[in-house]
Amino acid sequence: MKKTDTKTISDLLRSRGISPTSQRIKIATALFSEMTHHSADQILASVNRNKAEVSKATVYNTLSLFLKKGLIREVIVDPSKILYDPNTAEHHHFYDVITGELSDIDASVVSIPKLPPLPHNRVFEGLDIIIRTRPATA
Amino acid sequence: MKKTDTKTISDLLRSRGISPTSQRIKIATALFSEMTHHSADQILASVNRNKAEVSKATVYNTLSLFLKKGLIREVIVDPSKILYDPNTAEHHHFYDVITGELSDIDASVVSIPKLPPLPHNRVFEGLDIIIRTRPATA
DNA sequence: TTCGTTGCAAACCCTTTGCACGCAC
DNA sequence: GTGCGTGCAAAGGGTTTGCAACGAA
Repeated sequence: MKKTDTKTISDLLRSRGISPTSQRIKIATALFSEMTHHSADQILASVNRNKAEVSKATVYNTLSLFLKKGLIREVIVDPSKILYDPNTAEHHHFYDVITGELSDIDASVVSIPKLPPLPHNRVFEGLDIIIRTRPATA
Repeated sequence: MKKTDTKTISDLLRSRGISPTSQRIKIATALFSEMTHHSADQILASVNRNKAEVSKATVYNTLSLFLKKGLIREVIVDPSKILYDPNTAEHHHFYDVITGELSDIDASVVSIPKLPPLPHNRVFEGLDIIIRTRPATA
């Protein structure tokens, strides 16, 4: 099972043109083992939970690489840190401004009927919809 | 004209429960003189263009105060800096991921037919829609 | 050998904080 | 005098960079 997972992850990396080094596999495994949102710091901690295996610089480098290769997505909601999202399917987010919790919204639920025309000389890159919330009793 | 503007700004601040000190008036003037998006740094530079008049700490303090009082809005799109938006009417944004340029989209153009139900024990805080773009020729 | 990858530490940048001074009521 | 507002400098925290060491082809 673990072996299969690892193999799958290697293949995933290779399929995106990323040579699967052991550090990259560890980082990818951490990202994809739970389909939640992670900060660079969480990945770093998660990968080095038992013993130090990957350095901070490598985590940042690798996340940037995965991002560039379209393996993960960046979610910019918290001014103090970037979150990475292993779910690259079209979807959007609830963001709790107090707790920092982020949860998914299926794209079909909030689809916009028509996108406005883009500014001149610009091409579409992505659409982010963020619904900011706060705890009810606060 | 200038006098009138200043008076209007003072009243605006007062109407939000903010005592209009000279620094706050300068910062508010910088924010509202052009209805574009500003970073804390731009405000700092703009206010001190001719001679140093407001310190960095005061700019940050004042922007936070204005934000809390609902005079301006925060726009979180660029991982490296927070932008402040003097337009508090409902609207959304185009964001150029290369140049960092931000431009407005009128709310009516992209309104979402139905908001998804909020997670349990959460209340609505705000809705941000960001259409990320890049220059066409890049 | 060669080039891509990693690690460590320092550098960076935006933002926040601590604390003393100054002004208004 | 009391309290809020301001300024300066330093600290803080996430992210990036420079460079040497390493490892696979």
